[in-house]
Amino acid sequence: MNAPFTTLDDDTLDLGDLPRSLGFMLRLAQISSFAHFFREFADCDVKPGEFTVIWVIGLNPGVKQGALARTLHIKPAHMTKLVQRMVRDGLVRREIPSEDRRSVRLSLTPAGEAHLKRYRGNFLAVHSAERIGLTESESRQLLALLNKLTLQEAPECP
Amino acid sequence: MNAPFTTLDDDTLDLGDLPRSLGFMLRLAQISSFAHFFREFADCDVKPGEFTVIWVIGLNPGVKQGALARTLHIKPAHMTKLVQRMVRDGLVRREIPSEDRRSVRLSLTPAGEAHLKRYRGNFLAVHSAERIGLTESESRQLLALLNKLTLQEAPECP
DNA sequence: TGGAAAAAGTTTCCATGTAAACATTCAGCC
DNA sequence: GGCTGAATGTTTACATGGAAACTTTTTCCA
Repeated sequence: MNAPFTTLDDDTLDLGDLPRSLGFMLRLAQISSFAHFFREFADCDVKPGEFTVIWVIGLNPGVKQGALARTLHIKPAHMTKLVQRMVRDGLVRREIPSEDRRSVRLSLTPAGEAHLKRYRGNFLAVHSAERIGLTESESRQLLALLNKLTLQEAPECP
Repeated sequence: MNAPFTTLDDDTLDLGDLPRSLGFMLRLAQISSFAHFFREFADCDVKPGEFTVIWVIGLNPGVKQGALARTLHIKPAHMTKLVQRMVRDGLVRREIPSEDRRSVRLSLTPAGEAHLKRYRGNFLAVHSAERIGLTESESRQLLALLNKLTLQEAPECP
């Protein structure tokens, strides 16, 4: 009776109900998703957050920095740094509009447009159904559920 | 013709296909999930990662630190810091087994057990279906899809 | 056996992201 | 007009998490 109950195999752990915890599974899924992303963009130094920002600026030229931050759930302090880097890299243009000199309006430079055009396809393909081992229908379902989950959130409680 | 196409409303942005990007939606979902978590544990200072670690140690007393890290996809360097903090807080016990003095085996102290018992219910309840605005069936489906997604991952490519 | 290679953690340094205090500018009211 | 308060970003200081180099111990094999 000296054999311990647990840890018969040192590497097979009992997780209990953890795989039924949404928070835990979301974390694992995101790690997995990041792995896919960085496999696709192994050589070039494209980062998910940065590319998302460029994407949205491209679709909304002249967007206000704050609106962008709120929409993508990026904190203002962080957005400032992201924008500074992208401006430094010549991808984004900052403009202080005379109508409200507190705010900052963002648009893509030609280099930014080129960057977006170049990687747009890869970005969309990264999480295509077959790439992640789901059927087309499962993938749609998953996206629908995640959308619903996200929209439940209270919008900007102050 | 001086009215711009986009940005008619400064705060309503066109996201294009972004809501159909799994990576993006996973990020939003996790942010939403964190918000739920921290609303539940507003006063007490329970953190998701830390509690998960305590949970698994509780289920697998004597688990090796490395096995824990691999299972939860926490990097060894980070795990070291987590464990140091939990030991400092008196929740976890570290033990160097004489059979392999490189490794570290972890178990809960009585205080750790008490902590686990005390918050276990809340932890499970945080993401119950009705809390997150999904039906019971949707919640099950979502978890199943996330599980499938995660399991597709190549196991520990060296 | 004894020396090279692997395994397990730790340390150090860095990137990412947040919170709190701080300008600056605008809006509204007296 | 001029002051108060809100809105918008920025700065600073800190927390979180990861990569790479390092230490110690074990394994393996010549």
